[in-house]
Amino acid sequence: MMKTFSNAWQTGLSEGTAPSRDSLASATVIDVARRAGVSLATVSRVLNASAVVSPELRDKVSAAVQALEYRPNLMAQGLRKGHSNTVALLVGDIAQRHFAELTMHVQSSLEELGASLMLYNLGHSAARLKDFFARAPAMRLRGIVLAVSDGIAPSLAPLVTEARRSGVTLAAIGQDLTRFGIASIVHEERAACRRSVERLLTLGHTRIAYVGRIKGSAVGSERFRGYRTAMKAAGAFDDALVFDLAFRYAAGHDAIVRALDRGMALTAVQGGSDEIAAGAIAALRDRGLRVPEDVAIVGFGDIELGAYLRPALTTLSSHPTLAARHLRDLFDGKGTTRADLTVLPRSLVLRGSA
Amino acid sequence: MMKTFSNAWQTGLSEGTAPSRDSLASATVIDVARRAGVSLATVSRVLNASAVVSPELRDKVSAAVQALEYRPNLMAQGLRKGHSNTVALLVGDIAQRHFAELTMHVQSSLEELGASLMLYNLGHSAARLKDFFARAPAMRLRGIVLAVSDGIAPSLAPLVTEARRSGVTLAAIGQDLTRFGIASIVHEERAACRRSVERLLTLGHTRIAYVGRIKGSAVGSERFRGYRTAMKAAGAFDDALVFDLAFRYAAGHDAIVRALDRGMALTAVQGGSDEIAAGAIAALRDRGLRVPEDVAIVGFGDIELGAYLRPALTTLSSHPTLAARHLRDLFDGKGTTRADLTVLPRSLVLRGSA
DNA sequence: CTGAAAGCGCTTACAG
DNA sequence: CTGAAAGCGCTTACAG
Repeated sequence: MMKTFSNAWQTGLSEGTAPSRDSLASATVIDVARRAGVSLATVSRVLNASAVVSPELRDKVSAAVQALEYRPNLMAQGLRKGHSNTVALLVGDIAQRHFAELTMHVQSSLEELGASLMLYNLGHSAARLKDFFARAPAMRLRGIVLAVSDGIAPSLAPLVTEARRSGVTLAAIGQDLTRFGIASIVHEERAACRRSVERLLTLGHTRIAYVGRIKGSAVGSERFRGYRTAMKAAGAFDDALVFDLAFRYAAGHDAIVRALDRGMALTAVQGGSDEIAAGAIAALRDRGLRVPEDVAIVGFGDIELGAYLRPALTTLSSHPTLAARHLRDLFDGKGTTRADLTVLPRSLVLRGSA
Repeated sequence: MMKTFSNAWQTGLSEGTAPSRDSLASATVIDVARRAGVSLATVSRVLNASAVVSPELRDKVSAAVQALEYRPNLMAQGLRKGHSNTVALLVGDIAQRHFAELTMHVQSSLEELGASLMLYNLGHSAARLKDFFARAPAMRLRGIVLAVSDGIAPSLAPLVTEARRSGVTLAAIGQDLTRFGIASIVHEERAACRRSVERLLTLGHTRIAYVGRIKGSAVGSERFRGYRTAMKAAGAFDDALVFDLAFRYAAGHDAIVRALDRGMALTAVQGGSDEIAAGAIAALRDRGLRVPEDVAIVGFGDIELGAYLRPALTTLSSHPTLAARHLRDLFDGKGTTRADLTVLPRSLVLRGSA
């Protein structure tokens, strides 16, 4: 495990004394070459292991690198190579737990590749996506990862064209964008939601609300389709049972309040996210209804919170770690980066709420 | 408000036709100069408004920039200027809601400055901090923002030295690092926690547990000191009432379970975070205890979740938006960037749990 | 296996 | 007000 205790912080960089340095500026490849008594080309070669160098020279270079604490200038490298070493991650809304967790794993995956993560939070705003597209070309990014649940497809064509032209690797997480030639890593949405709703039907529920067909959310709509399929097959579909009012907690809360105010009969709720489900539980409790006795609730995504609600939340699992690992492989083995679709499974996590 | 609806995404970049382009490569300042019939220097001057240029030439350059869809290469600019335009944000743990929200606001603040956010998640790991320190010099960062609750102070000296040498702007959010000459933006921790506990004492509680003096957490310890001050003043301090077992939800849950297993008398809990408080509520409910009737609970930080717990969580407010704004000013007005301490207030948010 | 030289795309003294 | 030239720190053909 990681060292996470107080004392561990103290080890930091303190160990060892910094070599004395003549000038204030960082050492460059020229300084290294001079000190090692070789040419710039040789230094570059041993640094990048890009060609065979005799052991003697290699050792001299290594020694000089050490002595001078040489660090290659990433911007110079990038300028020369034609692209930087940073990958931009566009997230739909970092305030949603699911996106925060994904961000965490993507960052560490990228780090394994020696790449940096540039974070750009969309906050569900189309205008911000447009802004990013305008800024991106100047950065000469190595890649762009689209982790967005909104239906951004219509505005994607120019980005794809531009990316191809400039050699930026594009990837999507959470939404299938393979029809644009973008390799995509998604979770099972429709089938998972369908199975969950089928289970509720099997348990005898027919008045099952769906909360979370968020306007403009591609992923939310996808989940909704699974719900609809199951409900229609059971002859239980009713448009009045579908809610798409707002985001996150408020969506769940407001939908239930509205339903109850209308006197709507309701015995179960399939949420489009765990936050939505948590909001729904709060509203139910406010009205004196019990979960799951009066109304059963199922979430979507299995965020940490769910296990600590009471009743604990029944939900559908997700696998951000796996998604990030697939992403790494995608950036790693550049050869096999076809516009593949990777589908991660979701399974039902049974807890107390349904 | 932002456009957040389905249709808004369609406007994107689709409007207008892309200018025809001869070559596949992006236009450079040379292309612009050639097309405008001026020198590179002139192009650079109008682009950066760094010197007076005659109106005629300025217009010619602007026209060429438009026509060629010219975008300056940020890496070339950075190489020449000696530093990039990206600011690294080191967060303690992006999976904690508080950090995710902060990240969101810092990103947009930086964006206003035309800078990019490089995200580096520490996950409470000392080893990762060290890794970052090793990688950072190569990036020639414009700034580094430390948003870390752990007690990183001991390993900071080398970073500070290196930063001064290379001209990187350092800033801290959440932890007072001014003694290292680092401008810091913090929230009131000790006083806020003291006031909260004093209120519980006033309400008649004496057996008030503190959960969240997380090992190695500088901020957690700071909050704890406020608790201790209040408890000692009331003659109610008891070491057995202090818990620091784990992180996040589990910390609150496990602490209560352990306390109850020991048969400890307990009428109130001050949590070191809202997640901890939520975990505590779950544990209490598992044991058939009512909140707030049997045990009152106060959180810390006012994350969105708190308003949707039942009972809703009484907690102490925080102001990530303000913090991000202060940070922007700090990076903006480079002149006034002394190692100032900015303290943001926390107020009691009274809801149902205490 | 090694080195001298060109060049990635900018900005900024330096002359005029 | 404008331009020619040097240089930021690298990597990679090109010769040898």
